[in-house]
Amino acid sequence: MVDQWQRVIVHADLDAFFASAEILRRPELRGLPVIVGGQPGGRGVVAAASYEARAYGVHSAMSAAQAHRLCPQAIFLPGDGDYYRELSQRFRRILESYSPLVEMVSIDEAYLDLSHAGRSFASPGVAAEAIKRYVRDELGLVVSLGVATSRMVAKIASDLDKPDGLRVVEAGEEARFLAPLPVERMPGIGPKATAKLHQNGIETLGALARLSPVLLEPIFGKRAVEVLQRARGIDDRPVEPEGGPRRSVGHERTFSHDLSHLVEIERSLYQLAEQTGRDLRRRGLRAGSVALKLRYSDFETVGKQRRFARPTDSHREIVSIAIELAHELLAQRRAPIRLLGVRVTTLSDLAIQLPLFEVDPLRQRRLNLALDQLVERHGRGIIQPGWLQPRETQREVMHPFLQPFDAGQGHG
DNA sequence: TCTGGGGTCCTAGGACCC
DNA sequence: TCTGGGGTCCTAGGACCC
Repeated sequence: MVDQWQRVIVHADLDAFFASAEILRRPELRGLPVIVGGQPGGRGVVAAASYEARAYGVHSAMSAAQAHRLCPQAIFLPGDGDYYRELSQRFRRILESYSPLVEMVSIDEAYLDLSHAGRSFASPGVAAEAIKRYVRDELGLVVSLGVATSRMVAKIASDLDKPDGLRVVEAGEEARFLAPLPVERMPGIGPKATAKLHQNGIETLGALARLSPVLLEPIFGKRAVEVLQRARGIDDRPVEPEGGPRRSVGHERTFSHDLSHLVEIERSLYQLAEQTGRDLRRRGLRAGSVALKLRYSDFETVGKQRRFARPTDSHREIVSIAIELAHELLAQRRAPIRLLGVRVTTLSDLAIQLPLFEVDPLRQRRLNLALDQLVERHGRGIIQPGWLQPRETQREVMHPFLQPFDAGQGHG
């Protein structure tokens, strides 16, 4: 590679990924406005829209209802996470054939450090062309690429020529490249920070780069210095294939109709906790605390969290605290509920903290794991505790083998 | 016509301890 | 009777990302 490139970082971003993935397996959709995500009649949002749909003003995060109004002839598809994850893994393997330093930052986005792939290519741009071609030939998907000496500049660059973009920012040109761009182009500067910057007459990254950190402190707090450095094109963060350790796992659900009855609320919390517990067990983690999220029909959103007496991966323990928390929040405000969420945090590895005194913990874990397999085979509906079932079905569900086991019960 | 679901990180206040 | 400061943990809420 050219000498002045101390590092060669590529940001690779699959264009309209979910929509393109659907078109890939249903070629008859090609050329049509395709929208993946919520259905027009429901409460969902657009997760991805083909460029044909975007021509009508449809974009991701827009409500499906609004998308339908803008483009009534669009094909609305629900999305297929397993299929997208499989494509994403193939995408990663393609990138890994260029460098072992590949960091997936989301299902459709990755950083690639080509600093040491130097001799294979005449220039970073030539390497990027090769990657683009390989992704198209191998995967049938179009990727946009940004190439620069840092993650942030590469990321901004990959976005500029979408779709099918390729933008190389030459070493030494970083500040000049960034200067004319609007501040909100920078990752980490969202709507709130943008508004505050605009109030102060700061519109571009160039204007931002000239400020002193003291002036930025009220807006960015202790991130001020970092934001300033980034606006000047300075960003030393490495590409880390492993990423960091997971901090939380959880699930949430917006209901098609608001919930008003406690039994419905508790049944939903059970399902969310059950999914969450299964995720913990699958990853070999235990959680130190659980957070409940509750959104009322008017969109007011409140939360409450509590620590477990000791770390757990049992959905029974998760749901029992979650229900407690829900009762406490509902005591403060009782109104119809549009969303419930359960998330566990303070995660630790199972291996390092099985308590010595626990009565036959392995037997209890085996049971929960067996239940997880049942759910995988037959669907989530098969297992619910008796107290959440309608009365007439209680007997069969109470069968001892199907009764979800609480690793903490019976010896507390 | 409203506003998903998966996350991460930061801030601020109170409890508690030294 | 009045008056400390620092450190850490916990909790609630919010900004931001894809």
